[in-house]
Amino acid sequence: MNTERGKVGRPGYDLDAVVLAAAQTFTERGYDGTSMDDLARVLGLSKSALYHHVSGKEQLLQLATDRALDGLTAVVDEAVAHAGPAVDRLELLVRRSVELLIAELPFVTLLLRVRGNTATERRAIRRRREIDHAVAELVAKAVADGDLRGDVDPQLTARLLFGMVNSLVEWYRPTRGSDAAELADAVCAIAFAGLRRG
Amino acid sequence: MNTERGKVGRPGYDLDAVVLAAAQTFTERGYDGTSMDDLARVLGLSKSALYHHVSGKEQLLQLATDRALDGLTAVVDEAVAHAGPAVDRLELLVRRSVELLIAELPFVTLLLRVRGNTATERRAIRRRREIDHAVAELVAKAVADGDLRGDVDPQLTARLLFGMVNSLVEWYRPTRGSDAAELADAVCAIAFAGLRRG
DNA sequence: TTATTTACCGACCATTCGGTCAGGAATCAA
DNA sequence: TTGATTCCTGACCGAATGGTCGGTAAATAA
Repeated sequence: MNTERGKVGRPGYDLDAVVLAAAQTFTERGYDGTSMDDLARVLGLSKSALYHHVSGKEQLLQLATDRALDGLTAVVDEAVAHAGPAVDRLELLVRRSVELLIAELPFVTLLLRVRGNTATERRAIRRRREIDHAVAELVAKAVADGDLRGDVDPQLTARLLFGMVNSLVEWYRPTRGSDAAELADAVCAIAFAGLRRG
Repeated sequence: MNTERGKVGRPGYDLDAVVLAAAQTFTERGYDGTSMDDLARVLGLSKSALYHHVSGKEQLLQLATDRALDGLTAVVDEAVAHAGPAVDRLELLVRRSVELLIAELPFVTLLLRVRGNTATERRAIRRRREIDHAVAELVAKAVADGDLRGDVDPQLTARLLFGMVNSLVEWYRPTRGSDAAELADAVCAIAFAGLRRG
């Protein structure tokens, strides 16, 4: 809800709150499985009031996925631009990805479930592919440096690594106290050093 | 299509072909995003003809997810019942899971995307949870044996491991020649020994 | 030929869907 | 009080949805 003082008209929801609720509901019931009326009920207002905030269902999806994509892009850019060997940059990327996943859980979850039915979804998938490509390049560099195992195709390595990272959205639920760093540690340990006892 | 000779009535589709097409289409466009009319068009027949084969949309989902769940249950049962230390049984489980994922790709993919909107979906999720529980137990045993790293919670380890395995459905597409064993090798190598150069 | 079995079709139905519209209600500034 | 601004509602629309029904087409068996 938007309860800020100093604004002019009748108080009510602000766009961010609507987009957040949309992302959460889309994630729970699926985009196609969520009607605008469902969404309105979740927010406690009428369907037509929803259309006062947003131009349509697809725009809600756009706003939500863009938020996830902007976050991911920033994380990748930071890691790529970082100093030091590629392995270290990759580990930083994994850490930051875990943190982002947790910080922006509803948005990233929604992004990872997008299938390509509408133009908006296809646009999101295209942006995701660019990100995946940058990640694969970083992995390839680390392999070329001789820091990562060379017996597996770098593209495959990248996919499996981030398959593991992204799978967090399937079960992670926020708890009191920030355990993001702890979780990132566990992911990095298992991914880079392996499951087997050292 | 069912083109078997020696059958009585008019030739046409058989149930398995319909369920396969349903699983593929549900996976591509999503369950809610696929109408019975879409599905009929994919099969090249009318919607009402579809209802001659199945009682409804939900039954199609049930048949498809059950096929995946039956396969997964068999794989887990085999691994759990196998002789030898828990780590080896876990590695066998990962191998067999990768093979099953590839062999039954449309069905497993669909299962992994089920969200719990309908009674059928919730039933599938319940069965999946039982499977996940058995997997977590196997991981815990391997940790207790001292064969897997003990600095990460076994439940978390199991989730990350199978998060990686299950992520195959996001990108794997069948090619000529069976590369299932090769892929299983790569997954096991990365998962158990880690990304870093030995 | 005819009966039987199986597969299919077109027309139809109630409901739900995304979206529109004309107007009412709550706030602040003057 | 009045006007401007913002937020919200209920009634409505055409299209699509899951599902039904009465009848037809193609095959085998007699």
